[in-house]
Amino acid sequence: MARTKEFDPDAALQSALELFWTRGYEATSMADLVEHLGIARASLYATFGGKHELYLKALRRYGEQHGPRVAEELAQPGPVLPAVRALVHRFAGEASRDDLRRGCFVTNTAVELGPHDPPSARLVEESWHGLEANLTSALMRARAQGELPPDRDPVALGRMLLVFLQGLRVTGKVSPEPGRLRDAADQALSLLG
Amino acid sequence: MARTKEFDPDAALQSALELFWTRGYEATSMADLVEHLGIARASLYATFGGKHELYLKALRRYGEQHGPRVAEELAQPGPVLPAVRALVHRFAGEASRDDLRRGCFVTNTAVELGPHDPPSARLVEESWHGLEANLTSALMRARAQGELPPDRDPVALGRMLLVFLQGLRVTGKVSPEPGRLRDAADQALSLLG
DNA sequence: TCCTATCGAGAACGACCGGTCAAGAAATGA
DNA sequence: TCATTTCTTGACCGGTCGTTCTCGATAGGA
Repeated sequence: MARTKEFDPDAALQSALELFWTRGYEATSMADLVEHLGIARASLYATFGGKHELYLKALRRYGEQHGPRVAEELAQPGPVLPAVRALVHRFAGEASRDDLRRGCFVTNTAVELGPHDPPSARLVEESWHGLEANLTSALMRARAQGELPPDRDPVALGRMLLVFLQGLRVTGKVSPEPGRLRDAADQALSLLG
Repeated sequence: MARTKEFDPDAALQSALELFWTRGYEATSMADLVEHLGIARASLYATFGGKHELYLKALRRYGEQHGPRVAEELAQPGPVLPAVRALVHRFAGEASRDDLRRGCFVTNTAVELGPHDPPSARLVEESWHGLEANLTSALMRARAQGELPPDRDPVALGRMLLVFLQGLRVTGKVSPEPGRLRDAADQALSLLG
């Protein structure tokens, strides 16, 4: 056939993801990417398409890396509420320990590109729908197992947690004081009884 | 003395605010601003300084327009909790009725510029601190008036509402379905008893 | 060994970026 | 009426944007 690729496309995509995640879409130039990825400009275009396609691929990859982890954590057998609490506290902890202030790549995309870029918006909505569904089904299981009072609404609670988690990540980008985020998380979780 | 300005700097700043609010910082070019404001490029620079200064002035103005309104709503005499509920529902309603998907200008700034632009971050933090303080003092008043059970922590509740409101605005930028946001708001407010 | 496909490095593309400048127009005070 | 001052206007600056292309080098499959 021909010469084989000398660079690892997977590692390159991961590298692009980290740059977009840290700086955002508009503030990241192709020159930045070429330098950071360590591959030639032409190879970048040949492998991933243009800047916009590369961004979407990076965003999709981010979802594939972080979505399943949440699903796993919430689907563990046994008591459900501890897993939900751990998840929320993990988000709060990551938000306050995020030295680069990257926040959540999906949330960042929602804010910067969501309103004007339908493909991005679709990926964001997919990600949020998945997270909400995982939270809701976990809470339904919690109610069935008697962990959650029967008069609580798992759907509404799941939606509340989804929105709250976005807020945690956004607040952490400017104000990652652990006290503020922990207080907020504790209060939100007190809704679970 | 000399020739007077032919345009209204206040109206121009308002116009710039709306463009930055809708498109974000990086995606708004000076050419866009010149066209949208209807004034000459050089006048823009002479009156407001460069792009970054103009953005900060617009952000400061946004704070001056929206901060006091929240303070007023929460400081009205009489029962406090209805005002807090109305505020949260107003945020949820605005988020779902936001046709241009602009969200909150402060929140947008926190995500796009906060991590890399200290002056922006300072304004965002100021705005959030004010909102949190208003919420907290309202909740303290509610507790003193017997509206809120005495075992509730107004500081922590205020922080939770601050974070939650950020989440509402972010979620609305991509997914402004009224049901999701209303459910979330109702659940968050059920924390107030 | 030839052919083909990809590599790295970099030049070049037109378009646009944020920012500046010179010169004419207009309003004030004398 | 005239001088002075500040505004407006539009051309213009060097630099950077995303993208394409060329180039010789290099590594497979035939």
